[in-house]
Amino acid sequence: MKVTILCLDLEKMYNSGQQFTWSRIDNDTYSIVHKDHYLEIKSLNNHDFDLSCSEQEFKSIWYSYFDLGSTSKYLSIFFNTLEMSNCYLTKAIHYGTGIRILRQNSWETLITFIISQNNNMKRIRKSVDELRKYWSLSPLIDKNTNKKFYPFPTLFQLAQTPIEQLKEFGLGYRAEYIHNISMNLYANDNFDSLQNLSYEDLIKELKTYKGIGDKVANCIALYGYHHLQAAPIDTHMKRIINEYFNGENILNRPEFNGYQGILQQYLFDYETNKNI
DNA sequence: TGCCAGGAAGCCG
DNA sequence: CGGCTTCATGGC
Repeated sequence: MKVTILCLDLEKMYNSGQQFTWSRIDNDTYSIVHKDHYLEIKSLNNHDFDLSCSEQEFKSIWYSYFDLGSTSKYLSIFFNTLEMSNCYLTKAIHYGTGIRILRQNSWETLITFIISQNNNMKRIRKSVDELRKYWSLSPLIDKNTNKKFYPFPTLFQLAQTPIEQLKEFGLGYRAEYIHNISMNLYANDNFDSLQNLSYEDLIKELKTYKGIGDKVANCIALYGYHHLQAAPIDTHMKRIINEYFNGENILNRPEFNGYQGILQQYLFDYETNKNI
């Protein structure tokens, strides 16, 4: 089906570092696995897209996944910067418009961002891909495209994956973190309760687990639970803060209150891609 | 080859 | 608290 969407740039989304599960089919087309759904989405021009799903599946699954109900929010951030004087920030927002904060599966987000620590995008994708395939001996078949795809392993499945097995996916020392967190969440049956926590309580709770620090906790809060006030500070953001804002974390300014995570995403994208 | 990658834990002062 | 070291591993 064809659909018109404002503020959605697939290539930027692919490189945004908020997900490690999209695959590039060609320059304009990407495949996405979300829960037990598969989608191929092609960019036709600036705001028209061709999706492999039915209209009903678009409305029930993908509309929410791409955060399409928040288009006015992304537009208002763009227009509000027209009067801003900070050159670097203005450029970053104009450059980054087209990136949205996906509403991803929170369990998958939790695990993939533990994997992401002190790691690079290419290797993260590879590890996550191998993890998916290990637990999908019989992959699902998408009825629209006939393509095979591999859903992310469940909490139950990861809780019974030995550390030595996890290490074969290139997880290194992170294997122990993932094993212990999965076992703990499964044994205590307290994963589902995380979605009811406030942003502050969620960060506090996540950081009680060995292997989740402040940065990863904020990534999970932002990408897995859509707390838009979460603003992960990674190595790139530290460099931005030091080089362009004299050490001030500009996201803490009151005028950005409530959507620091979106700005952080724009800044990350601008800093890591502006020279390409 | 040494350094970096969307960091975090452990230790030390 | 603030700074330093170690932790696997692949890409460049």
